Amino acid sequence: MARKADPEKKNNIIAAAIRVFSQKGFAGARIIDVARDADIGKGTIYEYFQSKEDLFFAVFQQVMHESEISMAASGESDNVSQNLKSMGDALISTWLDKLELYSLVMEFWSATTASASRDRFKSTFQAGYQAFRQSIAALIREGILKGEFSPDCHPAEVASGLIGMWDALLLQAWLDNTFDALTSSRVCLDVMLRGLARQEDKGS
Amino acid sequence: MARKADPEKKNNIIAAAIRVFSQKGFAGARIIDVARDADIGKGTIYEYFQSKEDLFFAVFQQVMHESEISMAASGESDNVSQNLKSMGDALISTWLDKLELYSLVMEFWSATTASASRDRFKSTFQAGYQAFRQSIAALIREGILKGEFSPDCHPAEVASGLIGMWDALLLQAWLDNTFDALTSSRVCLDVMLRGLARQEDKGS
Amino acid sequence: MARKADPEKKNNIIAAAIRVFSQKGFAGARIIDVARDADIGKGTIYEYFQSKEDLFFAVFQQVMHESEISMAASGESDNVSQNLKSMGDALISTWLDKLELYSLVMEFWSATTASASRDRFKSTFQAGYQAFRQSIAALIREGILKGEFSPDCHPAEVASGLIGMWDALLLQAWLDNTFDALTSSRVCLDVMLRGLARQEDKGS
Amino acid sequence: MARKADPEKKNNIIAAAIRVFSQKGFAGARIIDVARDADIGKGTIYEYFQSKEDLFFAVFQQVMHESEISMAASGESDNVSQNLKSMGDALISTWLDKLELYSLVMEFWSATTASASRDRFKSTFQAGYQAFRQSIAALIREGILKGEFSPDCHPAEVASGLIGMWDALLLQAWLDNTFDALTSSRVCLDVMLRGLARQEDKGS
DNA sequence: TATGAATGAGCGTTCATTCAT
DNA sequence: AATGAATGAACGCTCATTCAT
Repeated sequence: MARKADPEKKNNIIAAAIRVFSQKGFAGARIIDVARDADIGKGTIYEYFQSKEDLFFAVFQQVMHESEISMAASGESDNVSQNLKSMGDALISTWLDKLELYSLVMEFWSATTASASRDRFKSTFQAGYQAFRQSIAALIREGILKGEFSPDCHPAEVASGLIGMWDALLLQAWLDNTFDALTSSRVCLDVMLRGLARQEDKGS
Repeated sequence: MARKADPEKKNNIIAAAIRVFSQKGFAGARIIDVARDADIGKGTIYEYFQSKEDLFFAVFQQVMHESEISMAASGESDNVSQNLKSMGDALISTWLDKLELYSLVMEFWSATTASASRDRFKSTFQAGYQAFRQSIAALIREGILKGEFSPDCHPAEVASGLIGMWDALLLQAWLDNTFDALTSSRVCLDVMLRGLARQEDKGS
Repeated sequence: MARKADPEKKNNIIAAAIRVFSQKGFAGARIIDVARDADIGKGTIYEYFQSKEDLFFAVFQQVMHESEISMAASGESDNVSQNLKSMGDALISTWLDKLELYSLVMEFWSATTASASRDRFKSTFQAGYQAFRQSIAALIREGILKGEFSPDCHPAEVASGLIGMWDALLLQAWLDNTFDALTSSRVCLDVMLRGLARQEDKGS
Repeated sequence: MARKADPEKKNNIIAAAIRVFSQKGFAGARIIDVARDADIGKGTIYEYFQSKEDLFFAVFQQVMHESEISMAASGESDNVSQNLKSMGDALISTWLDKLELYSLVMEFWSATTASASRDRFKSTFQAGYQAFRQSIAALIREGILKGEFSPDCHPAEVASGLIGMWDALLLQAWLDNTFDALTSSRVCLDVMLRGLARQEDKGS
């Protein structure tokens, strides 16, 4: 009943749950499915997680965490535009490599509405996006300071929009596996970077 | 003759279902909840819909349909940038007015993964987005022809990114009701329009 | 609500119910199925019958009644063995002609156990068989008086056995449509008649 | 290790189901009734049987099986007539002892028409009767060889009739508990045996 | 009189969770 | 610690019956 400590076994269960939930969704997945995938007994899951929802939340945290790690890894040059391009490419590439997990993201959003513990999901989501947005906004501010970007850019708003763009291109790739998300993300980012760039005479 | 079938009744049920599903999600909503909200008997729902999933799909179609209508209504000036701004404002404003329904969108995405009739959802989603993207891409092409936008813009890719940006800003507003999605969308669109604009000398 | 008098319409409903119940059984048949087969509205059935069970009982009575009629019609020679053969042939032939209705008989027996109004079914069944048995027993007694049959025959018991034999041969034909019930019934009846016959010296 | 699966539990459930189905019929019995009678939880039944129909079929097989066992047990003298008498007595006595289960037989016949898995019932019924008929027919052939019976007997047909007679006498006993099925079966069998016997001069 | 839209009691089945082993 | 047999709350769906028209 109490949470067991063995972290390896716990991670095995989470790994199995990631597979099962991404294929069947939260509602469609049964605990027995996860147990079978993890090659353990049904009751054992309850030694490590209080409930199905708890397990799902652990999956959520794990997936969010992995995303953050892969983002943080993207190298830092001293050219901000270059850094944004690297980050975008890293984000898109990483997710394209495991696109079959993208359905989990939708399950998480759904949980944000429907789950009994929706608040947990909601605040974790917010915190994750918040951190991501702030790091992007910080980059943009850095670009302004360095004179790459126009001083009247709106770092926070643009960061939101940029991240949303990336999200949405992945979503489209997931819906339509012929869609080339990487190229699209590069093109769109180029447009935004041009829009952000310090210019002699601005139109619009 | 029997009690006449109220042609509005089907819509009443859908309206009730929109309310209930948006609050509790698909899995969390019970048929009896919808029936009570619609102030009818449980069995009556099955006179109009084959199953809970069928009802949910009807809700999906209805919400998608309403979105399209509200988009189509946005006026047409002969300035493309202006038109894009109008469309963006219309989209964001319409959804902000009914933000409590935004959770439905997440349920729909979830259904695209997990529902037994996921293909129905998936293809309807794709068709809807496809149409939206094409109308945005057409506008961009028009802007190129009119000399507003640079000839080397990528209409299809940019349309995808732009729509994704809008989606994501709404998502953020839904997660965080202090977020000003309208302002952010305007700022981001300005950046993109500037990036798209025909320019004397292009950097980046 | 009250039973309507129009006997033609009532018979139409019964005829439809015979078809539907024989195909789907009592539990498997829905009132709407009967209504559609009778080409009337669902509510109309309730103008003529109090309930589904009531309708089923009417079907039961009708089928029992038709059986009796077809039996009574079998001609009467003054040779008792001949009469028994005629009756057997008539019974078997009549039922073979409408063997698709034989499943109704099983439904009736089932109703004798399981129906809420099992007593009605049970006593009607008993009465019908009783009458049939008595008429066969009377024939046998006539045969004894006429010297065709041995005086120590047991008319009542033999009548029961004979009728059971006929029933069972029909049942077998229904289970296995390659089974020749008519020939078998003739062969068996011959054996019984030989067993009943007045004999000089009896063995066994 | 988890609670061990009691190997008797499946049989306990079947025993409870025999009681419940024989009293209420298939349609009238609820799973919860069986569970309560077996003194277990409702869900436990579904650990052992896929569905209500599956449970019913298991009951069917069990009852058929028990019948066959009680038949096979009837001793074998070297006098065929004697053997037939023993078998008849055994069959009738066994069933009279558990006449309250006879209603199950009617439910089975009904299932042969109406059940979703009617074919399973039908073919099992046919196989069981087939085997029974063949053993009776074999006995009759043996009687012919031994000179007990007339060479122009029709073993297959007579076997069908004889079994039908027994069935029908049990049915009558079930309908009318004052009916003496054992005596009747003996009388009828005597008549048939006399009809089968090798005779000097045959009439009819 | 005839109808069929509306109803809700009722039941089969699932599956998260428990706990004896 | 690990298990899986047992459990029963929960819910989707059916369909006999009613009654307004």
